Amino acid sequence: MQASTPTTAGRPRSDVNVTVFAATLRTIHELGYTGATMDRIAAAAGVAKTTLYRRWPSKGALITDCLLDAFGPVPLSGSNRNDVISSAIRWIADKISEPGAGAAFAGVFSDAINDPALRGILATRFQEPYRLALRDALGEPDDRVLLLIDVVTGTLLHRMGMTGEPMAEADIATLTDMILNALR
Amino acid sequence: MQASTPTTAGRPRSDVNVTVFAATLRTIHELGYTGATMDRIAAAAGVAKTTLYRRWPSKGALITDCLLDAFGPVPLSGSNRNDVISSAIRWIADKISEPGAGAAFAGVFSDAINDPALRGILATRFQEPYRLALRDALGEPDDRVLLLIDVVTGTLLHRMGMTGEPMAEADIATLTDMILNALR
DNA sequence: CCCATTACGCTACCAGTAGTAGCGTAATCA
DNA sequence: TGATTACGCTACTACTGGTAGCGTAATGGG
Repeated sequence: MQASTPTTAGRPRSDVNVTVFAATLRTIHELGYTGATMDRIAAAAGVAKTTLYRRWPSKGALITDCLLDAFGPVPLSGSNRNDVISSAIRWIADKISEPGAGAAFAGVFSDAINDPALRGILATRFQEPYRLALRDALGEPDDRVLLLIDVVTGTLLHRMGMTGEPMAEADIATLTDMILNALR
Repeated sequence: MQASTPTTAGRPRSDVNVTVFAATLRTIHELGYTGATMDRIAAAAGVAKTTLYRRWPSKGALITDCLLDAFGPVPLSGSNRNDVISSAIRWIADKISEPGAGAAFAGVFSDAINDPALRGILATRFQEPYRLALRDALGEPDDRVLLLIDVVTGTLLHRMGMTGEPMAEADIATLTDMILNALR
């Protein structure tokens, strides 16, 4: 019984996804989103560019998967609702602050604005799981959770984009208070 | 006494800036930010592409000026502080909702993330005037005003980018309440 | 052990984009 | 009239995301 791994025939894929993800974030960190071309990412990972396109349909898709791998599921720890929310905000702020992650996120987000296919990937694979997890954990209606995500992520990305640096601790605390008050 | 218009020699520039701005927003509205190439914008304005580059150093600079022209100064009307804030939020939400404006804003913003020159233009010519006007009108410290701008603009742009459509009225009201509570 | 199958690296290629150079010409002022 | 500046036009560069096709390397099954 190996239904989960259908044992495909032929040469198996080399196990380089983690290497590619690391190379992607590193390249973005060093050269920015637009400077991190697919050629350079492939070179940094020690892989042919065609291999990247055999696994991901586009640059945006690769970076979306890279962010999914880097972020993981949202931790919903905390005894009460306020703790859950504030720890989730702290978590995403930390993740966006990691080297390359903020620029990657902002870049793929901006590409998605005029690329419906990528917007679909981003909405389905990225936002949707977090939205559902938060909705179940918080018991808030859908539109409230969506607004929460817009406010937190939008604010963090806007600051990152305008200043080039992640948001300072004090501002994150203010933002958290603002949201806790609103959802009281 | 014509110190303000130094009467430069030679052929004067044709008065096409308003035409170019209109053509820019229209083209972005129809084709999106990336689809609105400089060639297409020039064609839509009935102008040579080289003329665009004689007046603006880059696509981002052109669109920044276009947005400045479309937005104008922030109206600081209202008898009390809450009125000022809520009307300012309503104003920027309306402006971002205008055809092409949201996509233009999000596009130039995203380009700026990895283009320090454009980020300087955007920060200096766009964010700075609004920041100063709001600071004087509200009497809040600098970091508070910056955070206010990040929250409002970031949220609106994130929604616009994720859904492709401007934020609904009810969510804008919720956002406004959240901010008024925080700045109480 | 051999063979179909799939993945890999490599090179070459395409289409499209921002931005530039240079030409002849048109409009303005002194 | 002449210097000066702007315009339209064509052609061009440099670069990017993405594709096609080749020979070759790993697998698993018969």
